Amino acid sequence: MLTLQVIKENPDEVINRLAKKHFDAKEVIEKVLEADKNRRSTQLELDSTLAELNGLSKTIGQLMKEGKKEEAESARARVAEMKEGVKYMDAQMKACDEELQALLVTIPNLPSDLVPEGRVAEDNVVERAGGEIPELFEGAVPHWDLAKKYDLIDFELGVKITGAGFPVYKGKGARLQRALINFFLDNARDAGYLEVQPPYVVNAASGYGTGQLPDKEGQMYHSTLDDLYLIPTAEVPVTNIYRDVILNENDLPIKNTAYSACFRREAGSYGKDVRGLNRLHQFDKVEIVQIQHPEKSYETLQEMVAYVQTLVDKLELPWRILRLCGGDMSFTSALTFDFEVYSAAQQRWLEVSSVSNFESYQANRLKCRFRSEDKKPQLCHTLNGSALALPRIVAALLENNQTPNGIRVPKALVPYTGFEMID
RNA sequence: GGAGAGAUGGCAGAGUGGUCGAAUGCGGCGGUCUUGAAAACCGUUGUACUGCAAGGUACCGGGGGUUCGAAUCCCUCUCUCUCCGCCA
Repeated sequence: MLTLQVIKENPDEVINRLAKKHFDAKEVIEKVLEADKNRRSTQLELDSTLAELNGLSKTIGQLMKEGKKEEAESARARVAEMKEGVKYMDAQMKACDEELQALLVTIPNLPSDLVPEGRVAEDNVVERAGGEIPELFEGAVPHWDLAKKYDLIDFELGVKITGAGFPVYKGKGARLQRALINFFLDNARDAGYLEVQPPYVVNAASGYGTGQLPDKEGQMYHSTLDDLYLIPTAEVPVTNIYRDVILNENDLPIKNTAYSACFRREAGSYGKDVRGLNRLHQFDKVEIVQIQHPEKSYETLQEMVAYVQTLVDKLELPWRILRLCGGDMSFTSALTFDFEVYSAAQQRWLEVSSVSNFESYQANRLKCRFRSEDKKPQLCHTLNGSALALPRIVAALLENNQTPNGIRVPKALVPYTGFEMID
């Protein structure tokens, strides 16, 4: 969430910048400023009352020691009176804090100046593109047909065991998954990321820390008995490693990578756009996360985008990078680049990665700070990206590399799969 | 699942009702000494809110209570450890 400081220092600028996200912040900002004013005046009153109370308590102790019982008794009576007020102010203070918090979490992150104007996906700007869109032979088919033909992925079996969106990978299909995961992790490690293996289930505090809670509760699977959530991305547990942490300035940047299964409820989506591997409730992804000094975070964002580009290049996939417009970017992001690969048989671009700079928006919730030279802790910037999400990569790989005699595995992946063809 | 013990500052660890934001040691930072380093010695070393400032307030796992006053007493929750059981 945004810091109070930013809102207080320049409320009009906040309102103007949020307009790019098509978010009308005028009313909520007013409420925030009002709530903050209330909180401060309440605290002022409460603190001075408590100070007096503390002083009186000390006096009473002193009087008792000196045997001045009567004076002690009258002081005691005064304290008893004051405590009523304290109780009331305490409750008021709590209410103020809660109100302020509730308001702040409804305000999205400020979009960076680099974010293009726009309302919908079509307004996103193509940053650059690479690779070659293959010409498929007559009779080429979408990946769901290929999956069946070569017995790689069984969607119906998943329905039987769990439900729609939980496919069963088999044989070379399963091995391809494992190969891609290792390929992505090895590349990330070579790029300087520390590999971590986080829990796939998190508590509410972690969900809150990265912003899934409270508003996006419905997107996560929730184990009500234990009040735990299945992670929608490894970003959640990995970023929460740094919750309530004060880092040393020279520890930055922190670079972590993690593979995890990801679970998303994604209720209410149907049709051909979600067919096959296009949208699943459970899928595999390797995530990269960086925690960086505020002055260097945009440099780092470029570095991360460049890194993801090397992955799609190595996989010989046709790709393009989109700079998301204000209307299409996420609530928490300041600047996002999406990667898409071209799925030749579906004849459409598929999103396979989203790389974002959250600036201090996440860090503020997480209380992830670093200590600068003058010893004053300040908020870090956090960034993350998929590197990469498997299902749509697999869809593109299968479709783009199909031949009448089988599906070719890209060279870079062969050491990981142990086979060159799926046939 | 059963029984017991515990949770204090970056770490270790004292503190069982007031003078405790908290001894001491280690670590960190600054300095003296040294050609340099080590050792020794001296000083310093939590976070947040609030205030122009001086300062004030809160925090000893979380929440609640007793008391004029709680790290300290009581209740409750969470977590950790030990033993037993079960188990990949």
